[in-house]
Amino acid sequence: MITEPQSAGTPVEQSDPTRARLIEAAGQVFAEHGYQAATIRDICTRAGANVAAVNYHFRDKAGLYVAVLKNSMSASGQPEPKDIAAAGGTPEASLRLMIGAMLRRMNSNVTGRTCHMRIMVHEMAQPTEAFPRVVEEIIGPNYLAMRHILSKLLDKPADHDLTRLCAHSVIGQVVHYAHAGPVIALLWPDLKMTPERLDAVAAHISEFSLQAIQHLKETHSHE
Amino acid sequence: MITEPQSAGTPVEQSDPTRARLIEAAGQVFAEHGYQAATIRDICTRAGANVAAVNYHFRDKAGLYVAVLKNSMSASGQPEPKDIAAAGGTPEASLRLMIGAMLRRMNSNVTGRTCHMRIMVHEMAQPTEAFPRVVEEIIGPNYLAMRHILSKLLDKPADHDLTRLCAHSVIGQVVHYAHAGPVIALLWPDLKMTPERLDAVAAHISEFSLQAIQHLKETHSHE
DNA sequence: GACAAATTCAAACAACTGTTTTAATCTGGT
DNA sequence: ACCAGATTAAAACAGTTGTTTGAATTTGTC
Repeated sequence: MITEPQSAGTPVEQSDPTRARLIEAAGQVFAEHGYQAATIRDICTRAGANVAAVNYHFRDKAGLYVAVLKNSMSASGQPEPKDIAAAGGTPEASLRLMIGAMLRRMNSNVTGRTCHMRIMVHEMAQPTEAFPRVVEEIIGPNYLAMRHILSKLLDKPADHDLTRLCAHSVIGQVVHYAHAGPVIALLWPDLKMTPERLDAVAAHISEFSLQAIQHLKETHSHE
Repeated sequence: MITEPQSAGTPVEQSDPTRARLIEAAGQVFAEHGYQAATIRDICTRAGANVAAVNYHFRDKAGLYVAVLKNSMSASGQPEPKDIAAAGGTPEASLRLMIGAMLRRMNSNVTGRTCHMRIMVHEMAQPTEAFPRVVEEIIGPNYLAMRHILSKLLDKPADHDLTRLCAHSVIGQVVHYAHAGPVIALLWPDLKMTPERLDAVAAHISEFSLQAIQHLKETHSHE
């Protein structure tokens, strides 16, 4: 991040194998062990690079970490959940799409993405200095998109308490399968997260939530 | 745990200040930094003990960790959520009570309890060898109690897929406020987790879930 | 092919980790 | 008061960590 190798005129860091390999390997290791427990020797071994390479390319471990986060934010393999949801349609359909997109994204094993979720789990347990920024830039927009959908469904402002509570109810259900994955695997051994199963879970959460929301709209309609 | 100091006839470890202080301090440090990132020097400093004390009383760091977990399991300040729920009443009332108990328990700042939750968050990010046992002994019983309640509400067996999915929907909502606490604090700064607010959140989750469950019961009644 | 910059490498640095050792101190029973 | 065992204390151990150094090597350019 800090040091910019190659002659200064390079527009993007593309033709740098070790730098890219370092980010790739670091993404895996950070996702697996978290920032603190990850060792740069482990990262460099997987990347086939020397330990001094991280100092040369990223100055230090923290620099490598933010490079991984930046890469994880920009390198979009699939569209963001908020974009999926904003593509028109009824609010009900948008909510279903968004729930499915979030669930797939958090449980997919694509390198640039599942890392993303695993790293967030570690950030939750032990926030680094990059935490507020990640929340603001990655989670914030999706949270806002979710509230806009619920705002239409509930006929309340997006920052109304009921809207926020419902947003957390939906997000809580979705995040739970990624966050408490190890626990669920022990409590419900038969649950294999195949793509079909993922769709079934998404359908359940959608039904569960839409019915609850519809009822809450009626009981809170006169406030 | 392994070594049993004091003359062998001591019934319970009560008159041991340093051992108790060690467990107390370790609970805080483990909850804050997790098992790996916690240092025994930090623990011993807070406990006012020598570093060798952990070796003497618990053999090693892992022994101290399981001692903390055991203490956290046995030392029950408040009744377990599963016991609260099992105390009769309608299934609806039981679910409300259980949601409230879980939410309060996971967000309370009592030493022996909030540690419990914080430690679990760390276990989720980086499971230790004690992880399966903690899941089985602490989470498992409450998960089962929740499924029994939902079984009555849904008129399905406790291990039916729908029952389990609903259990995870409820648990996911509850756990979310404890697990994603740092994120929520940034996304919803106005939310202060006062006891009253906690009750309001519990009421919301209860309403949200009960309505969804009632609807799911109707749509799945002929399976 | 030669030169200068960019990049890689092996080695070492200081700081910190969990653990152990050895001696000193405290404790309760006679 | 004495003594054996329980408990504490200071110091050092071996291992790992992130980081740095300085030389070797590669790379692009004239």
